[in-house]
Amino acid sequence: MNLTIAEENYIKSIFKLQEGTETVSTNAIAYELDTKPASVTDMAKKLKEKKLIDYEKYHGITLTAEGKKIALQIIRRHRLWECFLVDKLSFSWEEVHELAEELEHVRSEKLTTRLSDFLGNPTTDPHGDPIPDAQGKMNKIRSLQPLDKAAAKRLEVAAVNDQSTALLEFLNAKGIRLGTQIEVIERYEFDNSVEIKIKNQPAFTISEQVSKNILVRPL
Amino acid sequence: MNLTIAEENYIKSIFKLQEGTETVSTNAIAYELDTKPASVTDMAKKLKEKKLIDYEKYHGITLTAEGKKIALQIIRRHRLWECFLVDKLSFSWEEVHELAEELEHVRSEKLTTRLSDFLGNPTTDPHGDPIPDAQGKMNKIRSLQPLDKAAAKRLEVAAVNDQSTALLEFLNAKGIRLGTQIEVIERYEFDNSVEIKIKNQPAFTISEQVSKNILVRPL
DNA sequence: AATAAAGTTTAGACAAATCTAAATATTTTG
DNA sequence: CAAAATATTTAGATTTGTCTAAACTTTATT
Ligand SMILES: [Mn+2]
Ligand SMILES: [Mn+2]
Ligand SMILES: [Mn+2]
Ligand SMILES: [Mn+2]
Repeated sequence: MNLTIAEENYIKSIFKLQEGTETVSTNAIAYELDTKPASVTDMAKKLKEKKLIDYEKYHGITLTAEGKKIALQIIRRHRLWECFLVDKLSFSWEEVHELAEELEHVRSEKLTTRLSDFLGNPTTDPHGDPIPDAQGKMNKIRSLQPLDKAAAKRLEVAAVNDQSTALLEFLNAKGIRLGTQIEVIERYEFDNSVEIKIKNQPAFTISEQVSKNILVRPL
Repeated sequence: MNLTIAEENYIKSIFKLQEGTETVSTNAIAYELDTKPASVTDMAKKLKEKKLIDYEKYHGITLTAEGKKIALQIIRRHRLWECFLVDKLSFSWEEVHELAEELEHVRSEKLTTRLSDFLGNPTTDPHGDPIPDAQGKMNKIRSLQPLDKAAAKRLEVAAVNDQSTALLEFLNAKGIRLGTQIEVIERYEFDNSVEIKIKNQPAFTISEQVSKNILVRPL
């Protein structure tokens, strides 16, 4: 299957949007890829032709089994490159998404395998997201909850929901990274903000916007 | 300067073909890039518009100073990735050119700098070619001669002229790699073949085709 | 110097990926 | 359920990169 970079980006977005929902809408894909709905419709026809998606006019899009397999390969490459950039080249977690967005399109199974070996076959990327293995098997990390919904008082940061530089830089500034242990001091119902404390630091409050994007596991 | 991958590939080819010669011909570029002369003419107009080449209809192409600068950046990225693949991921020298052909197009100065640091700022790639530094300065591999023209009897392999898998696999089979020390036993005028000997191995003969692509320095 | 050969450019076409504006279908709402 | 709102598709352009075939220019040959 010979795919263009554009086709790969569509496949990846559809996979991402498909989590949970039945079918994915034209508008949702357009928003995700920062393009126009008309362009999505055009691409939908091409991907249907290549049997990578199921698509009926006006009735949404889903990946076929083949489409999912390809999506997982792209995600694997993306996340392995992110690991490489952080672990080997000392990039910080907010810098790597954009670069991985390009590196992920170098399609070579041998390269992917060797890169993974070189990195010690990591199972999560610098944002806490799971890395599919060579067979496309990916651990669902569903013992994770967003911080704004977590019940326990003592928690550990396991992943972030949002890769935006803005959020990640905010977390850097607050000293929050993967593995950071958090104690919930207080939850304010009024605006759903949370007062938290990190070891050796004064307590501070974070907004709902932030806390819903921090995925935690109870300690 | 925002360049497409196609534009970068043209710039790089023109740079390569420009060595020595005055101007580069449409046909030469077409052959190098495995495309058609008409396509080269089309691209020449675009690159002239962007002031990366000097070009007058029917009178050949040369890179401008800006064009050369960009070419050297691409070559730097290409050769650094080749080093990475060989030194860190254990690829062999005949496998890396194709992959580097794609990786070279990820344009990030920070990535390039960090990759270079990670590799110990190498000055030559796995084929013996010099790597331009961050300022675009590249050591001319002076004092290197093709084996078919070298005068001395005792020589060291310093680079290869041809990146083709066919040649590199042939050299692998014969135990010839960068740094290999060669003793010239005999030169046969009839077909310009050379009988050579490598330490701990029986002597063997290589054709002119091969020997002109092995660059050596006298020991 | 005239002609042949080789090299280069133009004209016109096509595929991929995108867009805007208009048309059409689906969904929501009073 | 009909009208309004929202979502989606189509029609028609545009940009980039490519091609073939024909025209043109330069160069080599007799
Ligand atoms: Mn991408
Ligand atoms: Mn990630
Ligand atoms: Mn390339
Ligand atoms: Mn090389």
